[in-house]
Amino acid sequence: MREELREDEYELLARLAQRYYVDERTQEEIAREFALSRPKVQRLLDRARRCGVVAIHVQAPPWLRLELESQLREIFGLSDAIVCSARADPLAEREAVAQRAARYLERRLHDGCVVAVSHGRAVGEVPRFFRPASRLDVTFVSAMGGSPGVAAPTNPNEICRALAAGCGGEAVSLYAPAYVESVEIRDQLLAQEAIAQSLDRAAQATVALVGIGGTDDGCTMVRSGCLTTDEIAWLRSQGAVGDVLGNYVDIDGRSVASPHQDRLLALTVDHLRRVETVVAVVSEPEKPRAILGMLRAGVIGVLVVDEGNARAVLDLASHEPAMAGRAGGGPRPFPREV
Amino acid sequence: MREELREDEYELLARLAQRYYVDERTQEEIAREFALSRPKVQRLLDRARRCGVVAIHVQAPPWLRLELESQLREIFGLSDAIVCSARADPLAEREAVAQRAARYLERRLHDGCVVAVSHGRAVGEVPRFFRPASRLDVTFVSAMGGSPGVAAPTNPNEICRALAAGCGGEAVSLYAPAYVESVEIRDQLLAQEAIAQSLDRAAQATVALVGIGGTDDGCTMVRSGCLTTDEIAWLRSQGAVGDVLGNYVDIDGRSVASPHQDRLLALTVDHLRRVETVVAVVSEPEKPRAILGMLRAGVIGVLVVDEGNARAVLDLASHEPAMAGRAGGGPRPFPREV
DNA sequence: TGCAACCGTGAGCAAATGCTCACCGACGCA
DNA sequence: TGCGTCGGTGAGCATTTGCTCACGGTTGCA
Repeated sequence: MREELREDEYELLARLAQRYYVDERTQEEIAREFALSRPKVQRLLDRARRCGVVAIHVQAPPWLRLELESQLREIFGLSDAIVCSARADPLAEREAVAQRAARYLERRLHDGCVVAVSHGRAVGEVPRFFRPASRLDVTFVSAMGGSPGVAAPTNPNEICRALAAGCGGEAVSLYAPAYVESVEIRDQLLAQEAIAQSLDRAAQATVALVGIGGTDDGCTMVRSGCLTTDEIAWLRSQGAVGDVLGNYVDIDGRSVASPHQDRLLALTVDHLRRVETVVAVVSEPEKPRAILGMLRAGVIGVLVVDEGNARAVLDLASHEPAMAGRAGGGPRPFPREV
Repeated sequence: MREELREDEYELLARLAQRYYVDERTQEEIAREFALSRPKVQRLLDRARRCGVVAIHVQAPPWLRLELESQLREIFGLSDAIVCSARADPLAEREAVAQRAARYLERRLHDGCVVAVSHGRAVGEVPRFFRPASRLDVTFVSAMGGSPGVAAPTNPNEICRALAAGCGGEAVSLYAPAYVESVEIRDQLLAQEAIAQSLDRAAQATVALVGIGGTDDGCTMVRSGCLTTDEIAWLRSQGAVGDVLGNYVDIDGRSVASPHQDRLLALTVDHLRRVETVVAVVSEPEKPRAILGMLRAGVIGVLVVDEGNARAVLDLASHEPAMAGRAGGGPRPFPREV
């Protein structure tokens, strides 16, 4: 990499680099000037960069964490990562994350897009900041039923409505609970035309906006009544670290079957895999293991996250390398195929 | 140029620049990522550079004066300029300049080249450092006759011989004095086959290696007996500031007819103009006005010079802008055409 | 001294880049 | 309200760049 240079080599590289980067000559002009072949000039310029003779520095605004973002992208193969700089106030931090997610959607969405939306506290904040410059003909569809046990603004239907209002688009609600008592009832509901259609729309989305849940006793799935504390404890014992839309994974990204799996009305991991861009929005602290598991599951395409979680995830990943066997098959609580 | 940026613009530019320059994505990938058109990405990257969001710094070795070189190139339209950092010892400085000139020749010359060579103290030092890696089939031809009054190593014939020895090439001497008593004698000499042939070869050179003379009483032309102190004083009174091969110019680069003009055996300015690359080597202090005049005359293609002169020339040029009317025609002491 | 492996080289091609141009929509002015 | 102007936009093309590959020269080893 950063091999040593003799004095005259150093001089030549510096001269070439000066001519190319500062004086903006073409490689061919420089080749003629220095009586070298063009490919050789190219190789020398490469070397100049590798050896640090040319330093390209991006003077980023102080609030950006481009380095962290690059690492996340690289390590987990994300198509994008957005890290919000840390703030003292957790509420302000969640707002900041939601705002960046909103900005991302504004530039990502265009007329005709269909967006599947999950529940979640951070996701629930996104609509407040979602104000595209011009009207967008976008359809927001619930990717999960509603839960009476959680505050209205974190319910998918409500989030869809608010997002649609923000851009002049359409909201498609899923008129069903997130969770029912038995498999039979779930199947009856899925047989309903309105419900089946909504879930179908969601499954065909090109973008999904999801939160990542944890496995502590106060996680959203417990608070919303989908799971009992016993059930979440059992999931923890199975190695589960987090979920998206009720689909639990362990720290290595492998699916973990949950007791309520086939009583949920939500998109499955397999549905999500078919979605072009799955945007995960997370800001609560104590989520790094959940995030790491989901990232390893390979479902997430874009991660919008606070600085603390980002650092913690990268730190975890470097200390706990993923095991060989990854995600793959696993149970499919929502059996409809697209 | 360095327009102001809004916060979010700044962020976008920094993100793009990071992706492009640090992560080495293509503009097209970035365009897709950010949902922009490729040309727009390009324009934004341009802006990022203009606004200093990306800083490309060439970490040049401390002994290089790339900035001065660029300025010389730009202002005087040189194809190259090489500036040697200042040294306390004038002798060491001259050697350094000669060494850089030798390096330049080593990379510029290739088999089949013909090099016309003038007299001069700095030029005379070049052969000592001229050691191409491999044998070069190059012909060195005197561009001027010899003068018994000056030390052998600064006579063109001797320089040619030494250069040829350095690379295994050929030396073509001009067996004539630089200067004769009358026009008639000059014409008689020019009628000699040997002399005419040599000068013809010199006129057809692709490279010329010349010194730049001054107009003080101790200049080479006076020391070599070509001019008397009265004559040089008269030239000064006519505005002459310096010469190449006895062709004098004023500070604006216009030719100044000299009393000995048609008694010299040397290439004229018009001959030099037809040479592809005229390399001037100068190191003596007190030469800036001479250099400035010759640069403005537009004869020089490559200037190898010490730092002091380089700075002084640039300084002079910025304080004494050239006048409208430039060089051009003027008298032609050596009437043979190529 | 001969042979083989290797580094460095330049030709040629495919991709990326910079640039020109015609167009569109916003804004200002009548 | 209509018209003209102007900044910004993306299509298309010419140029520049990066890369692959086959070759030659040199070096190390037998």
